[in-house]
Amino acid sequence: MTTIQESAGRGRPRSERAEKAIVDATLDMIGEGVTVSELSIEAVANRAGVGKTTIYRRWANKEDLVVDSLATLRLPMPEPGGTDVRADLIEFLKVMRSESGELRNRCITNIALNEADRYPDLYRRFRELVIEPRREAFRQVLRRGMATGELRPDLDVEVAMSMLVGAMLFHTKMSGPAYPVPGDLPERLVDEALRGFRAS
Amino acid sequence: MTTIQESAGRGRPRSERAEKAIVDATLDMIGEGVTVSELSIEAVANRAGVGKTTIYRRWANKEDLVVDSLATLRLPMPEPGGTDVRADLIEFLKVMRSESGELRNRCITNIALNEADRYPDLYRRFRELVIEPRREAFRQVLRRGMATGELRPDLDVEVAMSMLVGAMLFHTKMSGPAYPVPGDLPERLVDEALRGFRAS
DNA sequence: AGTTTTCGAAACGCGACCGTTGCGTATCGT
DNA sequence: ACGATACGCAACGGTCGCGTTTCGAAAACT
Repeated sequence: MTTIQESAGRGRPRSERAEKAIVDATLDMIGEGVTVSELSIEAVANRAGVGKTTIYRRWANKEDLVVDSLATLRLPMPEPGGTDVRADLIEFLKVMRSESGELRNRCITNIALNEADRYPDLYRRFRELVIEPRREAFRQVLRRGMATGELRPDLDVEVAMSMLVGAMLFHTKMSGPAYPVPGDLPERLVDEALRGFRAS
Repeated sequence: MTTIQESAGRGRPRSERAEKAIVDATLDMIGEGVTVSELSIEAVANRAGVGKTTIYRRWANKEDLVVDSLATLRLPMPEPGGTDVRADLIEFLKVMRSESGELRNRCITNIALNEADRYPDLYRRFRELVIEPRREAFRQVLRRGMATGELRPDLDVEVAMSMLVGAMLFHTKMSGPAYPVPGDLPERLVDEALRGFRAS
């Protein structure tokens, strides 16, 4: 937690409503595609209906605010059922697809894809907190499939993962009102990929 | 061309050196990861060793400058040999990989991935000029493979393309000093994908 | 009741960049 | 030579966001 040390509970306590409004405003704007460098404390304060003082009392700078806000995100972590590989992979990609639609969940890709260069510290924390756990879960699905014999024993796990995840990100990133993501894309991707992944 | 109408050749002609320096500075900064919204005319002028006047005399605003600068990019357009699908696909992905390394060529992905939301007009032109021709060339490689019988006749071209291109972008975007792109990634990707793509 | 802390609001001085203008110089056509 | 235009440079007034300070009111504690 990078929040500034709060003082002893002498006087008026800090408003939880204000804090939530600040974090919500921050996440909403990031989800809408506002870059961290474009994100201004003033805009957050206005959007949250809060004085700038109330923000600076809690966070030392913009990056700390963003880090803490992102940490409060409870993002949908796919829980693969484990019955068969195809279902697990499709479930995983479907969660990714839903993330492209909902405002809050767009924070993931927006941060992961846009801020790596400029805010390496933020990116590193986000990578450890959000990205790596998901990549590891994805790898586990593939490895379990290899263990059960569903997938080839010599499958290149990293390559296979990047093919599926990359294709999904490719579509969601390019998507928009003009280029929507097909609803059946996860199935089509997984079925096409599994033709080569499956054990013969 | 969005350049401001130049006057008749009465007085001193405009300096080609200055113009090239401006465009070079613009492209360099975009390649380095500077967002269009972050790109300031002042910074371009300083970097190019040029007065702001010299820029404003040629372009009405920042977006026009960026559009014209990008239009001068003569980017490597893969020319698939057409002998076999595997070689063509690998060639294509290798060009993409080289684009991740060289400064100038990073403009492609930086514009394509980061500016779609905020500069739809710029993105549309860039898409028509750069992205779509490459996608079409990629589709042609796959379609030719289907015609010659190398690939399955029922291959889902769009899905196949997004798997390969998406995986490549996924790696190049995530790449950096800490996470370099493996040199043999194109081969590994294509070989893994072709297992499912090939006709039996 | 009195103390302490937080609240939202407003204003501060600072710096970055905007797009424009004027300056003195340089380089073209006539 | 001379007029026209472009050059780099510096300054303009204006906007925005920074991080800080001050203010009166509100909300907890002793």
